[in-house]
Amino acid sequence: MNMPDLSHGDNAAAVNSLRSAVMRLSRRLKHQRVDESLSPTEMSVLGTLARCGSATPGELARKEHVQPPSMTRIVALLEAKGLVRLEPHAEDRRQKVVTQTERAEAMLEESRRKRNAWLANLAADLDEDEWERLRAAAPVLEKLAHL
Amino acid sequence: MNMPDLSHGDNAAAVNSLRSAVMRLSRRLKHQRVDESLSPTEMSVLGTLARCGSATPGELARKEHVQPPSMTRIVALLEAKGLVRLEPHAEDRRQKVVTQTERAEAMLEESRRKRNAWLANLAADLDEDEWERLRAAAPVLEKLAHL
DNA sequence: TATTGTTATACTCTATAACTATA
DNA sequence: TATAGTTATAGAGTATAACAATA
Repeated sequence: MNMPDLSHGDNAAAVNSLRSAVMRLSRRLKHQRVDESLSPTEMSVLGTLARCGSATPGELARKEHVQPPSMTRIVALLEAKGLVRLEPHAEDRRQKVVTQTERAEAMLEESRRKRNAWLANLAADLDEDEWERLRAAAPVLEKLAHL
Repeated sequence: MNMPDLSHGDNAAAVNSLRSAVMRLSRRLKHQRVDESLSPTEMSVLGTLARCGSATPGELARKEHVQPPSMTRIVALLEAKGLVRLEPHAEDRRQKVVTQTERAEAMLEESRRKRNAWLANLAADLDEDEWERLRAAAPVLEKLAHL
């Protein structure tokens, strides 16, 4: 049986902290936008496209853990802002291919700067040991978020 | 290129991972509720009350990073569900004091069990080293969320 | 006058259900 | 029949603005 041992260590306590922190941080991160008209999920989609190159709306919906109609809307908004292009799929005429534009790349860069500035502000109260823990955990959190 | 002073090169990368992971996880955590009628922020308020004993609506709004009218609504919903009590403030008649009920404590316990079960499921793919990183980072994330 | 909390209202994001078009 | 995407609609959660009561 590969049941993870949650009674082992303080995994339960860690889970509690994690959940609480994730919910609070997500609420605050919503306010840290480069462009006020760009929602967190829209940003996240751009990030995914930057990593993956291009994807269909369905793939994006699955990756972002959002329902297909929500992704339809998000992609439409991004297209209206000139941040993605929609092209017909080569083999399947039901599908579409979403690609990010050059403008999206510039906006991601600006976004990184703004988020870093925001966190740098918070980080004034974090010591080097605490940063070390964050750096170590970041890939695990990402893995968790994508599982 | 004047980046904000993050002191270490990969802090920026950690911030990116963190933001992305936090947004995705928060979306998924919304679906992991003990009681479908209890929102993430309501749960968070109960958690805060469990730690702090009692607080005024204004204090809760500040702690949860929510605007006062939102907290008014949340507290009203919690009271309607018998999870908190509202009492007049001893010294200031403008304020109120919010306290959790015994029923709230029982529900928090059940919630812990359910969340642990959900994460235990994900954790099948996390090894002990990864759990270690999460445990180490959990308090830092909480600190960050409250700064 | 300033502050605490509330009421009224509107907005954003997401979901579900039903539809269209391809496969 | 099944799948990809869309349209129409509803709901949850939060915000802003204006107001009431108290300090």
